[in-house]
Amino acid sequence: MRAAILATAGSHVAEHGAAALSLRAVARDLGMVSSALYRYFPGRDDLITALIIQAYDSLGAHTEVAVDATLGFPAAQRWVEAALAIREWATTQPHAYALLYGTPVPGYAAPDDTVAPGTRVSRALVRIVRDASADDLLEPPSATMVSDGTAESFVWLRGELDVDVADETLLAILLAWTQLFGLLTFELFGQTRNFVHDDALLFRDAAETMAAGMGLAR
Amino acid sequence: MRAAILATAGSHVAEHGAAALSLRAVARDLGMVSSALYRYFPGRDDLITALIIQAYDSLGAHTEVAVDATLGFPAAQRWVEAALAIREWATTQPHAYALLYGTPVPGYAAPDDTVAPGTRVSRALVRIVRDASADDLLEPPSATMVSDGTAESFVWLRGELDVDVADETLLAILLAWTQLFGLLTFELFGQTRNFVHDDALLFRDAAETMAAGMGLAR
DNA sequence: AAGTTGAGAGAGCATCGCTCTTGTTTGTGA
DNA sequence: TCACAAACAAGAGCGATGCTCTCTCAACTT
Repeated sequence: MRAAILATAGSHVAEHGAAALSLRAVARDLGMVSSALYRYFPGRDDLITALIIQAYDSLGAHTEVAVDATLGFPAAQRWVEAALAIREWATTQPHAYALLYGTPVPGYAAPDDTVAPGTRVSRALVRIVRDASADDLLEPPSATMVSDGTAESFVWLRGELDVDVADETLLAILLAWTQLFGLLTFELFGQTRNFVHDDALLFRDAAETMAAGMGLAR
Repeated sequence: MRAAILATAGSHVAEHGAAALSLRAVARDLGMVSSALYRYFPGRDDLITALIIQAYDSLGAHTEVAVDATLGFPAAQRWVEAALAIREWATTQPHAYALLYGTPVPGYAAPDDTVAPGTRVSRALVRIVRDASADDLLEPPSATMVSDGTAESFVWLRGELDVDVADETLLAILLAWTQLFGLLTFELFGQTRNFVHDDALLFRDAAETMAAGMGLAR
């Protein structure tokens, strides 16, 4: 039953966005009455939380597949493929992407349950760098500027992500990460429409540049 | 009257976010009845549009001040200052930032009125590069990868932004632009909380790196 | 003084999330 | 087999929401 509710709620989100998700509409679709849903979900927020986790896992798995499928490829190419996979996932289900990376739902604080699934994508991306580092195919980036304070916080982050790379590389990873999702968010939310004609093309160039910025071998 | 409505609506957004903006609540604050507001705004969407334009103009002006105030400074420093100004604006009014760069309000399509004010920030940032280019203080970036297709679309963009720079620089500008707002969005929407301890510090390092990536002289 | 205009008030419609009570179904232990 | 408890769904209702419609009333114009 929970699964059925989640499924129709998911398709509602896919169609109209999470903010427009209505418990009553979901219930109607299931041939039930809205109050019946409260037996399975304490409230609308919990339904949304479940949907968020579902979406994070979907995106995470999708990314992991792309990363795994390119094992042995040049690191730069792996990064580009992974980036394209993420973009593909996002553009085919923009509302789910907005649910994850858009404005947090008002009055809603994402509980800690969403944290672990949320880091899955990032960890998959980091694996590319880790593999490249293990194979000694990682050039130290030149353009990054790591301050002392940032370097300090990197001690913890290096352990958290399990990548034994230089501070400059770690910063480059963070920047590529925000770059990737920043560009995607801009595209999906319409910010690029005034400046960019072909988003797909720009995205690929951007991904290539990120790979170079991190020092991934081509 | 329109101004009074906009003012209290703006403070409501600042407090609870745009999605939670209620016409009735705004009317209550003004000692009126909700239906009275419809004399001044055709509907909720139009009120939001007005607020968006207001916010874009506020952020645009704020950025322009920062860019103008650093005239004559090294280009890299100007960029960092402008970036910090944008971050300051965003962190002091996160809901307004979310209104501009977050998930578009469901069922709401931003009308063309918002386009011009929306590009103000970007144009202010571009001015830094244009000035550097005019003073011949712009090194061609090495890390960017411009494909043929992207290069083609840059012909138009170069005219639109009025910057006569190399393709590689133009791409670097676009990337820095999305990088800047991508990082900010991640910070404000809570995506960095699992990886980053000090967002302000990272942001500064990121801004420095962007400046280097665009070839801005230090 | 009469007519016109604009602004606000009020009632009402459909919808929302959520709660509480009531009725029904189902499964299980004696 | 029977009885009881737990699970489930329905329905009414509360306080909200955006929005429409009609009505009143004051001010301004002619």
